[in-house]
Amino acid sequence: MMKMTNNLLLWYNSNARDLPWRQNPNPFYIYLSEIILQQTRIEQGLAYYHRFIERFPTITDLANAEQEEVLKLWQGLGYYSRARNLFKAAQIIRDSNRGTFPTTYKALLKLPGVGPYTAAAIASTAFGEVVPAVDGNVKRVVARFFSLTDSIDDTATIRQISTLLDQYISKKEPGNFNQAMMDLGALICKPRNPLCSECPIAEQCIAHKENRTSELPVRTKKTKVRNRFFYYFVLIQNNHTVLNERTDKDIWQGLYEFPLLESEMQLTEEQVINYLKKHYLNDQKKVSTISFTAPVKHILSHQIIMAQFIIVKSASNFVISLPTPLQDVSKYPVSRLVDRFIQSSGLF
DNA sequence: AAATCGGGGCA
DNA sequence: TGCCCAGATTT
Repeated sequence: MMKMTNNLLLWYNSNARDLPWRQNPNPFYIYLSEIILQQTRIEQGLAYYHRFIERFPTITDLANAEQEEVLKLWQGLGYYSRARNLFKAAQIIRDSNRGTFPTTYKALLKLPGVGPYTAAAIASTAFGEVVPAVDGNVKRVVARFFSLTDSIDDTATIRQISTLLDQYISKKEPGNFNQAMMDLGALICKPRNPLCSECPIAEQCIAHKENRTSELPVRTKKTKVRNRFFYYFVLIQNNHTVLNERTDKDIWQGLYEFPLLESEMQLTEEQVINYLKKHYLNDQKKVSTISFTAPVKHILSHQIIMAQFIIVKSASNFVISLPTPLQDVSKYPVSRLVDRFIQSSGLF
């Protein structure tokens, strides 16, 4: 066994994080945790993991649910295509192979929402297949260990990392090796201020020897931010309000929200009210109150949404149509932005 | 290869 | 603010 491999596994033996899905090798638990943790910190995903396994003890339970319930459980976690693909994959597994989980990297890769990293993580951890799992932590550790100066966002570099790891991964404990690499990246080989003095493989780490850990890894992705202005109409009439499902290929697909006026520029209250009257009010004289909340800034990684909620109340029939009158907004999956308004407004 | 998809934590 | 997090899919 390579010295690096040995040192890493020894370190993992006494420093592994205590994570719930590490306590038993149920493939569904491991799979679920991997999907939840895509681009998500463990501290943030943990509560969702517990919520899901309590409601869906088996993958068949998940497959037999409604997508809406799955999205509701996912609410607030982001990247909602993960939830839709999770649900799809559960149904595929239920309907093929008599509900048994795929056991190989190649077969896992065919599931929607399962890419190279997730397939490798499940195959190695749950089924002992010798295949390296390369996530953000591992890319950072390897880039420093071998002092790779090509961008880790480049697909060629990711292939190179995977090929390098083929020579170091433990043939006997591939799952533990992959888990150890990720724990090392999370606990020791952190993006900023890595704890090299506590690192079990620092002795052979080129970046450490050359004192260049702060320069590595090299990244190239640049995120350009788009500004959007959302004007939500909270139409309240006879204790009903209106929610619409977002179905476009856009943010928050499959989630519900209030009727929306979207603009690339900021609009005046007058413009917004004109739109409101034209589309939703048939007799403006019967409207009792129209109030604007203060603008809410919702910052996302690739766009900034300035949102304003326009609360419209009336006892009479002022709304042209209530396509889907809903009383219990708490039953429907909504974005974090809308949820914050619902929680703080005290209207529902 | 580049764009898109959420949300939170941290320096 | 910018960067990163147990990435995958579409363009």
